[in-house]
Amino acid sequence: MSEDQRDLYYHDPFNDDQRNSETLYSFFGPDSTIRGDSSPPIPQRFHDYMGLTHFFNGSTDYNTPATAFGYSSSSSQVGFVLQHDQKPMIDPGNLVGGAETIPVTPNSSSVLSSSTEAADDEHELSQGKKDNQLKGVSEDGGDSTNKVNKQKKKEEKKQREPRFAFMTKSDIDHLEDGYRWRKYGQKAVKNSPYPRSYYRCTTQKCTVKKRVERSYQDPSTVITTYEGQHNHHLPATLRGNVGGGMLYPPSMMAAQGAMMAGAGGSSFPHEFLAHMPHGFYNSGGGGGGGGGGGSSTGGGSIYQQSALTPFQQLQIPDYGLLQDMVPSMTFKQEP
DNA sequence: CGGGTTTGACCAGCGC
DNA sequence: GCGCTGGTCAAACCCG
Repeated sequence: MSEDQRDLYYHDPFNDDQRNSETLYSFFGPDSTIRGDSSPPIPQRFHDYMGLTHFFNGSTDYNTPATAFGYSSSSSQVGFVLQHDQKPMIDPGNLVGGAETIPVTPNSSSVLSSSTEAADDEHELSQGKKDNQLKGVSEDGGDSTNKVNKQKKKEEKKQREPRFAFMTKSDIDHLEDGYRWRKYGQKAVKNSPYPRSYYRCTTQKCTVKKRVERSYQDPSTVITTYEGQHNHHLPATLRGNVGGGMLYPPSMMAAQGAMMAGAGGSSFPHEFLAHMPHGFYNSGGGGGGGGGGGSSTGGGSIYQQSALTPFQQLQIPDYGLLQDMVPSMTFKQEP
């Protein structure tokens, strides 16, 4: 990898707020090699992407990235995973400009793994935090226990939830993805005029969170970062579409089913798919979504659909690691 | 009235 | 130790 490319990795599109790293996934076509340039829009990529659906559908064991990524469809190749402490980066300048939706994710080793466990950890963690907060106010707990808690927390902190980030060209901030979210916070983002919103899955016992912010470099780009994995199916009742399967074609619903069938289930593929520009899976959405009519977030109907290029810029920071995690894949490294 | 949003306050982690 | 920043809480508010 060239030095320049490496640099790209360390440019944080999330305003340097990722204290723990995020893994970057990308998926590309059969003849794709890892590329450092931004390729022109290729319609074929849409099919590549559908290949991705099969990719996810093809494996029922989503507990390890290696297995999950081990499935190699004939029409798609898998991108890469970054290591825990690596800063997974995409160059906003390149990416944002061309790509419509780019998946980015963190926390390599636990990606697609034991969702419920991770969720529980997170739950515990926040619970502990909450408890501490309460203690601080109401009760003066023992010092020793506090220390122990701190240490425990530190350890827990290290293995955080897997995160998946997407950059999506959209006019609306909160994209409909099939799940129900409750906003629990909003913060001004450093160096950005756009605030970051914090959402939490409203499903009981589901601790999945997501952050939504707008790229300050390209205001038309929304960066959505998911943290954790859903431990439940799509909500049955969702404003307008999703639950009934309108948002996803049968194949995708099948994929979702297969994923959920796995122990613990993994939401990543769903999230991922759900964030694809609607042209991917919601053909003729205009008519279908008619019933919902200008509902709240609009289900993302304002997506730009012209010249969609889901994945344009792919950069691999560590091919060795990649190869380790995706043994069945062949990765080409640019000189 | 239930569920979602807004918003100010608080806490923890990190860098200096 | 201090200040900054991200993340979360929770009361108040809004809306269907």
